[in-house]
Amino acid sequence: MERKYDPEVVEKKWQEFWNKEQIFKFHLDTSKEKYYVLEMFPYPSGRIHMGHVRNYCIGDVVARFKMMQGFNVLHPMGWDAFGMPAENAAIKHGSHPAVWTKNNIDEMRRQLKRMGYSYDWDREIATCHPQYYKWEQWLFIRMLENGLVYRKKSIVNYCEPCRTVLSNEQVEDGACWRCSTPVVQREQDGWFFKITTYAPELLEWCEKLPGWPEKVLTMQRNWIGRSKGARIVFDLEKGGDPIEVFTTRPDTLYGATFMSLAPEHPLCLQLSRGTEQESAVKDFVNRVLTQEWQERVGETAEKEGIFTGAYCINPVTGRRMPIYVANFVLFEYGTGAVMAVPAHDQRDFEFAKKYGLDIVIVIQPEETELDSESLTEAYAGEGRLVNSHEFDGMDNVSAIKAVSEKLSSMNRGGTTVNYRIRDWGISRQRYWGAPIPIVHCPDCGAIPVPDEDLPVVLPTDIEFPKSGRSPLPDLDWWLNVPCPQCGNPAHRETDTMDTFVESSWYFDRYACPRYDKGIIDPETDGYWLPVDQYIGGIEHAILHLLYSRFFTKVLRDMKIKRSDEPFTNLLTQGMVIKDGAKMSKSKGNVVDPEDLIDKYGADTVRLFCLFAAPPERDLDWTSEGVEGAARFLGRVWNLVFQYKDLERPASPGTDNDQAKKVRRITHKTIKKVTEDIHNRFHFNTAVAAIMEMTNEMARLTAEEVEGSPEIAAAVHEAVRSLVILLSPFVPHAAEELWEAFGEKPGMVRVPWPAFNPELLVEDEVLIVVQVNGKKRAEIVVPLDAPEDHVKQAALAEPNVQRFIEGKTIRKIILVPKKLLNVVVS
RNA sequence: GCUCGGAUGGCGGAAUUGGUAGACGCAGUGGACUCAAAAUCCACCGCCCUUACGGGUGUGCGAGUUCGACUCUCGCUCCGAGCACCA
Repeated sequence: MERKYDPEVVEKKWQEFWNKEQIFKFHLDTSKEKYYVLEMFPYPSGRIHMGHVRNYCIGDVVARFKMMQGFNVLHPMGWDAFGMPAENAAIKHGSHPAVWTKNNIDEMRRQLKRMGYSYDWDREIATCHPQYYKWEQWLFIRMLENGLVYRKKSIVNYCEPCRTVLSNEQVEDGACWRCSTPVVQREQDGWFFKITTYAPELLEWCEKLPGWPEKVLTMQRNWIGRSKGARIVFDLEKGGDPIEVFTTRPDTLYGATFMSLAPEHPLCLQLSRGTEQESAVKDFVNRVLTQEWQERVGETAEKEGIFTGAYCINPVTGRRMPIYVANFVLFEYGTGAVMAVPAHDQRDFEFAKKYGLDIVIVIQPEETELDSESLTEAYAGEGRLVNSHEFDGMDNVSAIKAVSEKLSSMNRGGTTVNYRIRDWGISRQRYWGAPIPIVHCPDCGAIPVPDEDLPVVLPTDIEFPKSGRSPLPDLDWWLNVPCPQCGNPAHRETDTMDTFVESSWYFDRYACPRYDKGIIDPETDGYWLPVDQYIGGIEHAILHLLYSRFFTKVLRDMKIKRSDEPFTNLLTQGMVIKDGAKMSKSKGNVVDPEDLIDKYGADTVRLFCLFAAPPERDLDWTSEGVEGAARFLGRVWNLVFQYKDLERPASPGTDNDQAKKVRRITHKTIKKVTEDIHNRFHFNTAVAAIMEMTNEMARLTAEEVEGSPEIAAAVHEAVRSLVILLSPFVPHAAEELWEAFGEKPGMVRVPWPAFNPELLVEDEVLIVVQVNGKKRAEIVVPLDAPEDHVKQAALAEPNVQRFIEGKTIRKIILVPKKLLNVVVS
């Protein structure tokens, strides 16, 4: 009797089996080749969404496929558990972030288990556990000792009502993401990771990551932003520390007529002090600094500035250059000071025009002659130097080097490289994060908490202020501690770390989740790391992926890790789209994965996610498409139950034509599916091939199959293969069908089938016949038919005759086993 | 503005090395089964002409290379993403 496919029963049964048999547990075994497949761990927001489902379906196929290929597979899951939403929920609902987070984790773990993913749940980690962040604190202190952590005052985005610093990502259109109040710039002390130390190496290694999408590498290269240029020192007219600038155009130095400083630059106020410009400069700086960022840098923002009252000296011309404050100069890039060359930089040109500053042309293009009086815009192109003393007549590209060398010999600068990337500010005035393990002592300064006192546990017995402000600074018992160095009263650092810190090394911890002798067990690290395949959304192309690369290099240099890079191969999956837009609550086009599991079962959801589009592209969600996936599973189910009891002879023969055909389809499909998964993760075409094979099998009649032992044997092989090939995609249904064959369950232990190349060879081939490149006929010829025979057969075709009649055959092109083109005129 | 992607039927997509464009699925149309419906099964399904055989045309646009171009080259258009006063 044929059994009905009931996903609910089947899926529960096999999830319990996998759990009981510990089927997804893999241990360090140097005799086996390892494969570490990882999907980006989720933030426990409450419920899984389709983006998670898609991400984890992709990873699960890879993991199961590798398991079946005999690899020792590490496939873990955990929780990026610190962060703002927990605090928001606490404020809104009066819950505790820890409770809220734990409940969400429990709920989402339950949901992920219902999807049947092949995770080793014993390796689960949550970054909010003290056992996890203890090692992060430990690493922070090591980095501090190695000069990779420092404390500085810097200008940050600040939200007044929320009383907290916001990261760039948390600023939306210049306003706080939580209360929509415009963000202000504010000077604040904070801790920084010196990622800039690694900028050159992070950039170099972009060339050594062939397994990463070019798009992501490009974004990282741009973010790191290496520029070659020169450092130039300008002495102040009245003495004191000189001003240094970075420029990519030292060739234009002879045309530098004034100096521009960022309003944040301390020199602005310093230089104007005591001059008649003092109060005007102060007003200007205050105005710009309190401006909203949008207002200052936005499209409509006008270039403006003010004279400081001071001058510096152009080192090569001796020209007295007025020093201006200019709102368009970025304090964070280069040195925060720019030598202004109005003739050859558009911004400087506009500024000079506005304030009546000198414009000196020093580069003349080949075609036209520029004239400073009639110049309407800056000329930034190439040309020959003029007004540049000994460099006159030199082409400007050579002059870049020549002028740099002159500066170097004058001890006034020289060739240098500048990076756009900035050090990573990790201090957050938030509660729900890993405490920074520092005690501030009035006498000793910032002193690290001794290793034996780690972890600095985040207190959970707190009142959450309605304002959204962190409760930590109000927590006297926690705040006030003796200085670890002198023992005098001191107080703890109340800032917590950016949550990106936790996600920068979690993949290392999966290899040794309960290790308590150090941050990373060298033995498991040496075996499992680096991650062979990392899978996640493109939205992490810069931050998370760059930070993780940085951490890996830091840990390597501390001899804690061996790898240079964390992720050998990276797959960035597209978004899940519905009705032309990304699924989101505000758009009201959200599909809840769990509703789908209830209705169709996890296997159908998995199948659709994998079939509808290749992983890197956006996936268009349609309910009709899901129905189609469900229908297909039903067809496979019926097919297997129809043929599962066929006799299975020792080896299926190939004497019978029909049997041979079945075997050919089987082995062609094995080849296609194997290659599609292995070479390019194109699960959509792999599934399509399985569908084609299913359609072919369904075409056979029962009489046909049962009437010949040879065909029966071939069909038996075919349906068994079908189940094996499907198992990474729809593991529950596959296990059930596998069991129906009387086989031992636990399909990830079933070896992935190999195809027999001999069986792929066709007896006859279809040749397309073209006349002048247009298809006119098809002929079927024996595989080994001689060339002449094929040509004759092609020319004999009536429709071919029709088109060559009365014309001269110029050429006949034969592509073996494919195509024949008759060229006539 | 710069950088990187992308554009193929009514829709999602396929064509892996230049060799039958549209695999597979969805939607649609017709049929079988049924009292009927659902489900299932079978057939058709780019556009235009043709009852059919077949022909013309067709992969964003315009050129080019080639016996042959979705694929390669040059020049555009549009869409998406990232960065954006980076000196």
